[in-house]
Amino acid sequence: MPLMTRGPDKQFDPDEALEKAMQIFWAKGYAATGLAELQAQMGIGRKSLYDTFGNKRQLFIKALQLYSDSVVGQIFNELNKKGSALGNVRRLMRSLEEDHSLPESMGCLLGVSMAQCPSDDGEMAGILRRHVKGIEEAFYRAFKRARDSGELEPKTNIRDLARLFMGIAQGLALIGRVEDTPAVPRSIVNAALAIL
Amino acid sequence: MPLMTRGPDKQFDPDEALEKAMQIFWAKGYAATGLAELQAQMGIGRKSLYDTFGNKRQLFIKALQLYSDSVVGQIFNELNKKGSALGNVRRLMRSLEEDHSLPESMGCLLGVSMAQCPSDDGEMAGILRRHVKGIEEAFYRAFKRARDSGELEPKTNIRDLARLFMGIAQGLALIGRVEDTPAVPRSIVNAALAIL
DNA sequence: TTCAACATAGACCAATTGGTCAAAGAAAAG
DNA sequence: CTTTTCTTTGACCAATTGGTCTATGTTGAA
Repeated sequence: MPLMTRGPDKQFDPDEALEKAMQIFWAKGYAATGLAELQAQMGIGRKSLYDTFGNKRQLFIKALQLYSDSVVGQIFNELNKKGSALGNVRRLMRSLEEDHSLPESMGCLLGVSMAQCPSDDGEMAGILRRHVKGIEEAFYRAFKRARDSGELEPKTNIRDLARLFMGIAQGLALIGRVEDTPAVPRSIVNAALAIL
Repeated sequence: MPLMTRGPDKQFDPDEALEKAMQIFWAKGYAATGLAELQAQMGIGRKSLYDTFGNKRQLFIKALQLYSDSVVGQIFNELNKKGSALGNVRRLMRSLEEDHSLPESMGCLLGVSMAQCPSDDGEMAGILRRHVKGIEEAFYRAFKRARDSGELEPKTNIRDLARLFMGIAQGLALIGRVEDTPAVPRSIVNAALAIL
């Protein structure tokens, strides 16, 4: 009795397909994205999609996870570079400003999804909360290092500050979706950095 | 030949119906809201809906407009009260904090819609931009008054500051949709007011 | 070569989508 | 009363929704 037989490999790269799906969800939102479009852009058949990713919602959740991991990871890396912690924060914020100043900016997939998450979907909400928490934590560590090294006054409430910067980053991304000139993102980051 | 005859009046109040529609769009988003649900919650027939509001998209746009006018108006009023301009800002921010700390908080309809607006819908984008601009302007006037009266240093860039607070308000609303404890909104507003 | 385990393409499905329309009803003017 | 203008009801529509399933490969192991 043969226990270990294998059929042919997939003709597509699941990671690439997921990346494609992520981009459509990002641009159009969950509800407004149809399976037909997903299928077309991912370049795979309906059955392959369901065999590989489960269903539309699970595909979306996998896309959220992929995006969140990537973004939170990048922010952590940026803020953990050696040298001035506040310098890292400044560089990160300027980079976010640049991203969200482009006319074609789509904001942040996770931010976009916060606005669309059904109130009764606990799993989805969990991912969103973890994302928010991850960004907060990245800022927190940076500010802690800044305070320890004397870049911030000892009395600074760095938990509050970290949450504020996380909130500003989310607001920036959201507004970048609708604003087509760089003036507003520019101002927001200017004023945010003036705090430090 | 009778020129001035009139049939029966509508059996429903269009303003109330629009208000109801606004709330559904707010909670679920544009694409995820079906006509059946709108019809049911608004308590009117399909034909009446189309005769009165045009179609789904126009109904949504009217809801956006209604909400934006109301919110921007309230913010203006709050910030224009006599007395300390910075005091008004502080009171407003605390009030926003409270709103978005409730577990059932749905954020801001306009913010939610920024995340869902199709990139090719110019009319919708226009309303969203005007909303953002309105809030910025309300903060700008308050900060101007604060600077003129010596509450802020003369060198303060109040345009940047106004845009930052507008951005913080949007971020706050977005995060309030997903966060169910008051801690994060609390921190954000704490840190924001510490700037002033 | 034969067979089991996979993947593919695409037909197919019931349910729902946004939107329309005809028939019936209600109120005011004649 | 009748007529005219308006509203409401709910049937109806084509198109699309998310999801399933069968038939047809295609591969690797026996």
